[in-house]
Amino acid sequence: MPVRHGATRDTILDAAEQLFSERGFEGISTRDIVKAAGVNLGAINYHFGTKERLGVEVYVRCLARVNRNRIARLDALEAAGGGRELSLAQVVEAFVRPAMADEKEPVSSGSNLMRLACRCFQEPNPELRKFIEEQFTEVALRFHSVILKVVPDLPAGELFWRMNFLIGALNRGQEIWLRFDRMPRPQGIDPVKPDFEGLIQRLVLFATAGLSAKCPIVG
Amino acid sequence: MPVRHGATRDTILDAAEQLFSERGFEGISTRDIVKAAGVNLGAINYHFGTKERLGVEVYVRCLARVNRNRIARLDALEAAGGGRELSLAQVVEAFVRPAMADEKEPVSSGSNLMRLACRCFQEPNPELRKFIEEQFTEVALRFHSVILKVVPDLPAGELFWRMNFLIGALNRGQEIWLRFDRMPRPQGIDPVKPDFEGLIQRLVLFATAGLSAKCPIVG
DNA sequence: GTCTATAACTAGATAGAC
DNA sequence: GTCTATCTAGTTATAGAC
Repeated sequence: MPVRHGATRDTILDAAEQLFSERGFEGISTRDIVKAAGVNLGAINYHFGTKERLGVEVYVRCLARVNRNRIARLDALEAAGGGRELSLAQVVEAFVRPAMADEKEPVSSGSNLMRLACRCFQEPNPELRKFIEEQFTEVALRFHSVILKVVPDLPAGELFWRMNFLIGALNRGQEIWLRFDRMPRPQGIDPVKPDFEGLIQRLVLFATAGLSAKCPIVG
Repeated sequence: MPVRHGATRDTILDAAEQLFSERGFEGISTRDIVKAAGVNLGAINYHFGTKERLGVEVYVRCLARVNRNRIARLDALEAAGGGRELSLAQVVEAFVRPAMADEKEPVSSGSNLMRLACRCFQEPNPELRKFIEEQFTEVALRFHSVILKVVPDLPAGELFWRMNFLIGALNRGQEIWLRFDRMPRPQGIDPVKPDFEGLIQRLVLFATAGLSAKCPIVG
């Protein structure tokens, strides 16, 4: 009866995604995962074999979701624009927003995504990292070419680095936003925590300016 | 004979700094550390008591070095300027450069610094995080007020977030730069790896533009 | 497919000789 | 101060009942 094998399987993936996003792959034991998922210890080994393979599946599934969403948003923008050129801010937002929230869950579960996605570059496990980095290729190419069209003066060689600055800013901004209430904040600065949309707006503003900065040495 | 108790102590700290910067606190065992340091297992417990206290010392020592350097650079800039206003790019560079390299070791050991410093916000260990976040206070206040002077239109509430975007960009840029040769790079983009100075210049350019972006809604 | 029990190993920490 | 030997607990992974 092949109904949908894998209710527990998905439960495990969801729990692991949550936990890994908070404490990283190394910081979480398989026992933590099965406890959170409410399943037994053997289930992980049955469904995934090893902890490492579970890790890969979690990361890949998460990144695939984010990147699918990014492409879809870009497609929608281009379709709506009907040949007219997009604004850089629109493109940046299409890149940023799916990493911070998905459709259903604006913050809670959605916010796992980019924490995971960015944390992957700090994951010590080489197997894990290899799989994850490959997930970036399609999206990178797509956004790369769009942005080069929208920021015509930008040398192609510069964009790679600026995109990575953007990704870092996105990751950090989100991390701080999520941790804001539990964080010791320096006295005399008293920053305000914007709502979720405010955070995205601020990031888009910052990154748009950074991406379109004029290069002092032009070839 | 109180010559300088703690040659091995420093050896352990150095080895731990290197390893933590690569794989995080959770990713490294005490056995990894003593092996790299060439000392015996008991030494960690003798000098630091627990792994956690060793972790705190490593992080605090590292951040203190970076932040001391930042303050010193800012002081030097202000002294050299003699009352004249600094450029934003100068201030950003004073913030960025010490995180990427210190005087003696431009890349290798210096590059541990910010990896560590940024990773700390992803450290699951609450004790560790608490100590580390406190280290930011002095530097945050100092740069905050200088930047507000240099970018007069910027509302104070915005700067906190932009500084965090900068820190994220810095962290990510450095991480990618360090990993560049071992990284799978998307075909068709073929990014160029700049030298170390080039990386700093690019980051300063990006962040300067981002920090001085005009706020659409001005109060 | 699910669970329990347990094996095989690695972790952090300690005791005590030198 | 340094090292070896060892303890205890927690880890991943597996074997085998249901």
